Amino acid sequence: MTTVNALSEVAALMGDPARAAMLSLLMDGRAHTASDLALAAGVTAQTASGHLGRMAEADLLAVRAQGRNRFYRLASPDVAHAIESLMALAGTRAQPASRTAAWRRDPDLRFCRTCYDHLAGQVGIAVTDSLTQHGHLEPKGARDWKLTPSGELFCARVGVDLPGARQASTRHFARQCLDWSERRPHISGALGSAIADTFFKKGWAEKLRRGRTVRLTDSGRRALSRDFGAAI
Amino acid sequence: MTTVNALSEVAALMGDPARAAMLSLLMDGRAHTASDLALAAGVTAQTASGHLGRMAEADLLAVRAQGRNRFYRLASPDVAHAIESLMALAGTRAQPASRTAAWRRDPDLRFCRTCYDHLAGQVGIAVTDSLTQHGHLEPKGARDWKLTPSGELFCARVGVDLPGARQASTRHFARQCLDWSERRPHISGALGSAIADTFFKKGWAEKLRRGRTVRLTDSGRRALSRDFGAAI
DNA sequence: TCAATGGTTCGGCAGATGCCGAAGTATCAT
DNA sequence: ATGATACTTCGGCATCTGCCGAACCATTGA
Repeated sequence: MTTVNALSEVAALMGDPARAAMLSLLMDGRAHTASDLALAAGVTAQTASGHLGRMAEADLLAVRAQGRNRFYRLASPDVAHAIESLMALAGTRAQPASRTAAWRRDPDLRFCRTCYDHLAGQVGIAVTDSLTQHGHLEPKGARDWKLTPSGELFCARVGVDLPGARQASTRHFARQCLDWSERRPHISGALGSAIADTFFKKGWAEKLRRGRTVRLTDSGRRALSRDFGAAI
Repeated sequence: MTTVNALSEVAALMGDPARAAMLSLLMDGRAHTASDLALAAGVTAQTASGHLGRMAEADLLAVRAQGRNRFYRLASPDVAHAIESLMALAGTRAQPASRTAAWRRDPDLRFCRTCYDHLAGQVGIAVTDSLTQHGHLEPKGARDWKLTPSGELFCARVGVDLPGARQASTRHFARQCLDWSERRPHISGALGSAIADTFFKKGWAEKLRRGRTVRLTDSGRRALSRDFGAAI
């Protein structure tokens, strides 16, 4: 009973078009102002405020007041994961081509994007596949990976901040996240986030100003080939 | 824009309390009848029918008509995954106690009964499992089996009237029939009927005067163990 | 053949909810 | 102070949609 209510309440929150539009925007992992989200959802500020308040109340969103702005972001990686898996479902559905979302066919977005705070798309999958194929990651349970000793060495060599990742003891360390465009799991969790940070810090990848699309730089391509043994 | 619609449409389907209750029940991975799901959701059959139709239309559920029942199940592991990740957001608790019809709990009926003209229940499943595990039956298409050469020999040895079964050219020969109580396919079609006939003719099983319940005799138990290698 | 059962469709009703205009609060700029 | 900006609360309206009664179809069992 309670579990059912919990399921329907959370799903119903995501099930409104305006709120879904806001959540989609927030999937870039950044914090956005209420105005921004109202614009994205195509509703007035009052309406957006109501939606945002409800989602924050339900712990789907976290709020931070800054001056006269209020910044909203996804409350946790779990929220992002749930949204991603719903999107994967939606992608499965056979739809008339004319109604298919333009951005779902966007090749850049399919190639590389942020999924909350880690990498997704072909690049995210390439990184994940490299780690598993070289024995750095091993399946653990139904939805996690385990970092092997060789994986620890690899992270140290490439410059992934493992100690920092381990500090976030509250979140999953090496979580599987279903990629909606590739339809296979990529690495998320603290380790996925640390890997993404490495990509951005070393200039291997850059977030575009708008949207979730990430551009892989030339040095990023070289790093993928040299360090990960991945051909992209 | 359509992407948002896709997300919100899927989420909205899961966001109704009645539909969420149905999905929760279906999370056991088994197929359930529309009546079962209506009961679980606490709504009437008409209302449930509407919900189930919508979820099937959206490819969240798969349907299989079986006699006058319609069995619904989750369309794919991805659906289960999405539901699970939504449940994770609000914390998981115990499942609601399912109220099932009295006859469904009748242990004798669950043990052995006729399903039209063939055997169902634990005995029907035991027979079917024996045939498949010994290589006598092989899957053929989505809803049929194929009798292998070793299966032909086995039938001859046990005394199943194969020529008679083959004469009924109008009906399926070795059909899969979803077992109501075991929720797994058992053998039906002309071959299933011929096998059941053998059970009754040899005194391995007896139909009770009323209802569909079938009693397995002592010699039937021995035959199951000796000829089928099944422990009941 | 006829009744019982499982399931669906249709139509109308009632409650839920999303929407915006108007008004109110807090912060910033001048 | 005064005005502008960002955001929220309130109230009423329109729509949506879930619900059930009634009727209908298909299969089954006798």
